[in-house]
Amino acid sequence: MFKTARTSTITEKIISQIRTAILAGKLKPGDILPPEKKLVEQFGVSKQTLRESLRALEHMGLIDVRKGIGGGAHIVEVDMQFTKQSLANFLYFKDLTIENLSELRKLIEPHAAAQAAQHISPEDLQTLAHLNDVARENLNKQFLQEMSHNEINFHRVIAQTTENPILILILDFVEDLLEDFKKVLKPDLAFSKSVLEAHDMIYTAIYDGDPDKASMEMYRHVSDVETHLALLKEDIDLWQACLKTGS
Amino acid sequence: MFKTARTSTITEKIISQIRTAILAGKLKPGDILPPEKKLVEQFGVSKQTLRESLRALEHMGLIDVRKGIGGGAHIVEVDMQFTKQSLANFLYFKDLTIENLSELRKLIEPHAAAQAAQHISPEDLQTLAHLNDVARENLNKQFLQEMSHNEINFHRVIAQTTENPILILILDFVEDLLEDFKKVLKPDLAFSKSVLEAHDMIYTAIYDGDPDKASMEMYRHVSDVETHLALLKEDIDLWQACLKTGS
DNA sequence: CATTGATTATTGCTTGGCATATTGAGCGGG
DNA sequence: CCCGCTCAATATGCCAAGCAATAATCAATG
Repeated sequence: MFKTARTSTITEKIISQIRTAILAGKLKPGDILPPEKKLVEQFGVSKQTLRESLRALEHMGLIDVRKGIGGGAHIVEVDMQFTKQSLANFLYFKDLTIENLSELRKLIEPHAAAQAAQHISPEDLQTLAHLNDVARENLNKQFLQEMSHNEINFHRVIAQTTENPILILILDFVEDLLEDFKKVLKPDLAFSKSVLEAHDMIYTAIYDGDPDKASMEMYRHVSDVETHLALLKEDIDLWQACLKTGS
Repeated sequence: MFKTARTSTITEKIISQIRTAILAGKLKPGDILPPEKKLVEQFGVSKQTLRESLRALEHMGLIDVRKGIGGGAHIVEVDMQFTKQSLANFLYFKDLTIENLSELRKLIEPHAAAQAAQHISPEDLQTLAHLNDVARENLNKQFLQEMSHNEINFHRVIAQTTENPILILILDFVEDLLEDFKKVLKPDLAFSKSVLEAHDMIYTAIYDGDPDKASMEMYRHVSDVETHLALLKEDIDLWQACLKTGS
């Protein structure tokens, strides 16, 4: 029962060393690694090998390599974008359906709405109100494209109120998928109108500090969206829409 | 409101081209890219530039570069391991707590258990029974280390029954974190015993095809684990345990 | 038939060097 | 004093050519 002997290349060793140093706290965001020249000496490897390692770490989001006089490999906090792209890469091969997405939303979003009803900050509450106001204007002007982005942000703000990083990440990613999905399905004006009404109901419940009502309205809203999108097109390849996510 | 002008390097362009080709379906798992030499010609770049690109794609999990005569860059389905590592990298900077983890578990795991009660296959049901039998033996022999891994797998099998890729991924990752967490906290024998009892209750509910009971028992179980682990150590740095996750 | 050894295709790694971008300092003019 | 311009220093981006290590194939041999 041996582990699959990882191809123990020099490149991998360097990647592993630096990643471990970061995750062990020896390297913190803001720190800068020595320039290529020095690193080549320290590791005792060639420039190409070192650069391959840095490039890999860069695409993991762990470092940010800049040119010029203040440049070099800067340790940075991993941006959510990298993780979302990784999720997209993985799920691309899995034939994700709108039902899969909605199943997850129905589990998490109502809870997030309930949390918002209890803990939302005045600023976030105002943001929600503003989003709905803008949505109302866009609806009158029939700016359907802007509508979609606006609708997604409403959910994003609510997710933030949970202050749970992993939950926020998941919802953010799910909303991304949903937005791309809408770009393909192009829901009509009636749909946007019903979404706005639902968002108003949810907002009111949050404003009133009524978690049960917020949760219930959110669940109904997510279910409605699922039904509507599924009707619009049942068997579309969800991923045709998501190509641009990471590019 | 312009996007941060991406550093448009040749390396990035090659990465983007290949990734897009994969996500557009032009390159499928099993396909093999031409050897370095040919690719260098086709793209009209140097070997170093090309290799940096391939290395990045490799660490995204999109290709698998092998040496030797049948070697080259093989297109592969992204392994879950890569995505979980990316999640780990991201969350490392977020001070994730046991409560954060449990909040998510309490939302998803009861639902998964209910699904299992309704749709589980005979094979998976047998696997669950077997896991609990093994757990009973390990408990008698006081093999606490094995216990932990066993307990985690019980949840993994239940997650599989949802047949929802995104849900499976999330639960798999959460269980990973939990397992690493347990390695540090080293729960005692009494804890393992209570876990086994809970798992037996859940198994029975699934066996009986009672989704409500399965859901309820799972919720209680997850809550109990949260309480116990939180008591064991409230303020441990969760991430000290998770360094090995990706190395 | 199994096992060993040669062959060959392909990546892994090294050395060396030129091109290009970014920052910051110095300088001149308003 | 402040603003903008130029220029040099620094660091990565990219290129070229070749040797080393590895893995699959096939032939020879016990």
